[in-house]
Amino acid sequence: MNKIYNHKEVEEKIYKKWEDSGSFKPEVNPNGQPYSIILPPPNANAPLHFGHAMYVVEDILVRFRRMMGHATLWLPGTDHAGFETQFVFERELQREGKSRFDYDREKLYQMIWDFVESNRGEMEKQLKSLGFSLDWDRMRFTLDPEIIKIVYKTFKKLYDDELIYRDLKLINFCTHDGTSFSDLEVKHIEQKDPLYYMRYGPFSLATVRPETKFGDTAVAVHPDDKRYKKYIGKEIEFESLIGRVKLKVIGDSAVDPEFGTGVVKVTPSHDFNDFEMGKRHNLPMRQVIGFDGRLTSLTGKYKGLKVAEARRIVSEDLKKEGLLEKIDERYTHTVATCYKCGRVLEPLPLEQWFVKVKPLADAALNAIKKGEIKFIPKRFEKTASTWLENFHDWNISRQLVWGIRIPAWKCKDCSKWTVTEGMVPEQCPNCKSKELVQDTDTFDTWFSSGQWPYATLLSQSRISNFQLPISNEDINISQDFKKFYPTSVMETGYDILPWWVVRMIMLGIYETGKVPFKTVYLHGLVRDQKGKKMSKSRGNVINPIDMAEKYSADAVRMALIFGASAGNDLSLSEDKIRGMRNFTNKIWNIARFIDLKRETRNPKLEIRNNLTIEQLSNLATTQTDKEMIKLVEELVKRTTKHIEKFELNLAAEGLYEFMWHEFADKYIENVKGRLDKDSYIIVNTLYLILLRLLHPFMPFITEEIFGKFSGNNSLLITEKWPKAE
RNA sequence: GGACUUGUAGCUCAGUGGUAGAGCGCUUCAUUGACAUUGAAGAGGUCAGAGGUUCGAUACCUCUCAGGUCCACCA
Repeated sequence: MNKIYNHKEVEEKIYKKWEDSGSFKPEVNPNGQPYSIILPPPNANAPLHFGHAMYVVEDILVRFRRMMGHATLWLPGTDHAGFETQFVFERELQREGKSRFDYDREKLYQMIWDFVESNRGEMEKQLKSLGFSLDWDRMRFTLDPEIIKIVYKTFKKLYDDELIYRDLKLINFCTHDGTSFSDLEVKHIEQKDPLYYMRYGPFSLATVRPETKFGDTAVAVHPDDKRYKKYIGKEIEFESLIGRVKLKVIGDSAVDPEFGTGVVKVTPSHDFNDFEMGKRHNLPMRQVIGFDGRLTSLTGKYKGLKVAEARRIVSEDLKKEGLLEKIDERYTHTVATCYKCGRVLEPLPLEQWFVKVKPLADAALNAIKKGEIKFIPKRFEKTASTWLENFHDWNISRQLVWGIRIPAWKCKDCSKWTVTEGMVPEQCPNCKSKELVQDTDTFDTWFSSGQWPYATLLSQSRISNFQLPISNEDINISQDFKKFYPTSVMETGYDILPWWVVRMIMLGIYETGKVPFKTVYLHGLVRDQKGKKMSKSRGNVINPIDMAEKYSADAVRMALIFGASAGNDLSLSEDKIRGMRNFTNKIWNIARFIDLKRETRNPKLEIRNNLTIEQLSNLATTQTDKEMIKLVEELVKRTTKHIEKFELNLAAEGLYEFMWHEFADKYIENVKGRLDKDSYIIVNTLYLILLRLLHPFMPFITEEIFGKFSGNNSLLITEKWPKAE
């Protein structure tokens, strides 16, 4: 054996051995109790970062269960990540001086498809290089035809149950990226903007958005406001920038008499409060900002101006006309921005498909309350519940081409919508017209990924081309679904709890009647050595794959687990990874010691595997040996308990400490001078037990050494987990 | 405005109702056969502050101070 462990000669070879032997498949333990984890699907187009490397938590759980004899499934997949991917792709286009408007829908979709396709292999390679024992034959992509069919089926079912409706509401719209969002994608930031006090007939009123004044359809005051009570119900008339205006004065308790002058202009098309007020008072809508972010023809000479310019020009014109009384320059408030491009979002009126969340959320809450889902750490149970209690209806329409197109058709003649499970309807069920046009929108990515646990398992049914609609028999045929649903654990970062975890619970219960997973384990975010968030702009990003190449995958894995408790952010440094690399070398050199002794002794010593603790105890003659056996026995118990309780950091720390400072520093030193046939067997057997315990954490090096020692072709990955009697 | 969360050795963090741990760093010494990607010894912390519960608190409760994150329709 080499003096130093060389992971580069080992990792690829070992991974291939595992894969070729079918060890990643649940079928290696055909009679075991099922244990399943669905991999949170990474974006198909993006390279892996350290967040993805945290999947090591899942690999540890899965390897542990496999050694425990469970029929263990870890199912890989990738996400088309609608908006994220289209956003990245458009930036690529921009670099070439092009934009999405240069292509038609089909062409653009194909181009993004090719773009994603060209990146997908890379991601798979990276996951493998970290040693993840995923069953690649069961790999799924959110745009696989089988998955799409299931997503359609869910949509139709929700629609039939009246849990999906189409409505004209104000939605948050990014005029740059050209799509609407759900509430979750909106990032609120605090900002300083001028507050303009404008003259409106007899009133003065304050607003940050003078450019929307052309969309006003009323003026509102508080119903009890003595100053203005007499105006309520009356109409005011005054000269504005584009002619004479007549506005109704309404009384509405949403108006805060303390703010500004206590008078508000009401613009139902461009403000959420005003929209609600408009509904209460039956006010007309006047859309003065278009989806391109420019003022519409309702604004007269201001038509075509972008919002920011319009604000400047309108306020200047108001000033010229003497309609601007003052400007408060120190006004701060929060504005809604696009979480992706950072631009201010426009509330715009648009018809969209919405999920009626309340019934789904109530069912999810109920399941959580009943303890059907366990959260680790526990505090996230409250977080999830709070989200479920406060969800607004979920806008699932996106004005993107990259995604699953919504299976809804509008009749040109009677305007009624027809929703199907994906088939093109032949005629309008309402008026029999054949003129039907499909909605151009696609689903919010989270609508499909929210169905991931059951969709991935159902789609494993071996009927290759089931027809639409999917029958319940087809679904029943999926052995994987029967066997592995609900899955055992969902492991992901706490940052996507509301986006993903909560929605999986809602949709999972709705579609299958069962929770999608029994335990949710939420890991923290990986930060740099100073605890700062890793980001490209900070330049502090460490690439897990580079680190694995430099220090071994095992070292990277161990560094991610060691000292990192569930739900808390973890700060990672190259020093830490190097420290773990040193540990791999320590493990290696214990093996080397054992190996050298065997070779140099005459007669040659013998390496034994599969002796029980009890058999070992019978061999032991010295006190030290006896104590060591006892200590290992305790370590087995401790480690097992820690992993079962998801305390992976404690398990890892215990193993590290024991292997290095007990086994190597003390025991090996002690035994060095007195090795005989029996004590040698004790040393190597204990060592092999330690290798088993370490295997889930550091699979490559332990497998490599096990291969050298075990003599036959058995693999550590499917060896039995040591049991303390 | 609300919710959650953190404050433990120089740095990054574990941990526990019984007078504190790890990794990295630091000091001194050792070392030609398992390993310098090493070993031995060591320095270093009134576990943010105040009060309470307790025989006993760093750990449980309350408050204060200081960070962080997320949510929130105030024009």
